[in-house]
Amino acid sequence: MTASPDAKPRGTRLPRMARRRQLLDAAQEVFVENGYHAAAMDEIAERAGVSKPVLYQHFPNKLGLYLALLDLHVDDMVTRCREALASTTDNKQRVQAAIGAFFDFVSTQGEAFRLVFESDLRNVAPVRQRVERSLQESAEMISQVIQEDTGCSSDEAHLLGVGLVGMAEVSARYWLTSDGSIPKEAATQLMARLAWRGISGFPRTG
Amino acid sequence: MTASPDAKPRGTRLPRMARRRQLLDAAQEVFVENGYHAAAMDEIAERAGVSKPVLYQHFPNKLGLYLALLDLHVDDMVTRCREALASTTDNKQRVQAAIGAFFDFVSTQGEAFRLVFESDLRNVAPVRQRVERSLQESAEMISQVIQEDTGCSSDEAHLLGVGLVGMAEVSARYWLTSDGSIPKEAATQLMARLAWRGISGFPRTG
DNA sequence: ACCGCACGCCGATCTTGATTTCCATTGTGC
DNA sequence: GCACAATGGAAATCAAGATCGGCGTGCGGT
Repeated sequence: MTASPDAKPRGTRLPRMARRRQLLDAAQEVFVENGYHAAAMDEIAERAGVSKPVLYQHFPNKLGLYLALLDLHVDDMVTRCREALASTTDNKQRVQAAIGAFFDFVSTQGEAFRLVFESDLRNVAPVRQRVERSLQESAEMISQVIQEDTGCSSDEAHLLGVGLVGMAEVSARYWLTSDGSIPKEAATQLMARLAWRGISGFPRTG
Repeated sequence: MTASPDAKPRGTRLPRMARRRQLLDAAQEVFVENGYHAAAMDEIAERAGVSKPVLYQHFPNKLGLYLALLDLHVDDMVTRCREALASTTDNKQRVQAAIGAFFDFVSTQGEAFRLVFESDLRNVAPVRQRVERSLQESAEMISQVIQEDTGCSSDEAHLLGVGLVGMAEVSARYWLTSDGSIPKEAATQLMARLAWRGISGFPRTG
């Protein structure tokens, strides 16, 4: 059940970086399961097999710990999206790849996507900023492609980009909960077809 | 700034239902501004011009107050969506109307949509249940239409429905933040066209 | 192989902030 | 004029984040 099978040798001494990594893993488990507010520093420490003060020797406070984790996964998401769009120059393929990036992201071990897509701290400025960055940057990249392909105005392309990212995000999350009823490949292609048909008919369709 | 202009006649006696309504208004303001956790019962009471015990005579606790408010707006959202789909039998018009429902909903006074779309309590069971209901029911209605129109399987239609709802929700929220750059009508039609083109080309497009 | 140092670790505690409740007071309808 | 209900200020309660001083272990120098 725990990320590291070496659960609680509550006496082992670890080099600093190894310990830090272990703390991040434990924190991710707890934050993902309970969200930020319901997560207790006590439990994170216990899950990592250390005491609370150790936690505070590695991170300034609960928010700092959360942000470190959040940055990791926001970067991950944005990178996946960027690489998907760069993986080909055929725009139809690009749509397919980008949608796939979202489905891959939510499939990632530990359901870490919840930190980015379902954070219960969006009201706190630094968190909101990071979460919106993941949406904005993905949408920005996509809107670039849309502008080239359709000749929309910048504002319109941005709105479309945001909408498509939202579609991908929400459908990927839903697909994950109904696991088994539709294989990932099929789901990805289904949504990609929806998106592509929607975009491609744009420049002069009434 | 306050919802009720009659701000603080801190001595007026109100009939029970009027008082309750006033408390709900005040609570909505505070919950929307700060989210659930950062909202203080103190401030809600003060904003309504009463003292805390009064609040607890109308609602069992903070969560109960929040749920009462949430139910109101979840019902509102689902109803708007249902009425949009029932407003016509032409599926293209239906898409337009449904997307419009989301844009209308986020334009509602007080940005109350944040309670449904950006709740920081999704990890609490009764809240999660209600929030997901708004997504599920909207998506269910839409997937019905999609099934009739395209002959997709039920699973596929559901996934598409969820994706479209996600698209509408996220794009509507984004449109609201960038207020002014695109008029609501234009934004709605833009997203509706994207959705409609996407769906309509479905049954036999490879 | 031995000694001393430095560092990572722990149990117990402090502090803060928010929800929830209690009692004296004030104003109201009969 | 009187009983009653509602109100307000203040206090009890509680959970969780953050901290303090000492302990034990592994490592580098001799």
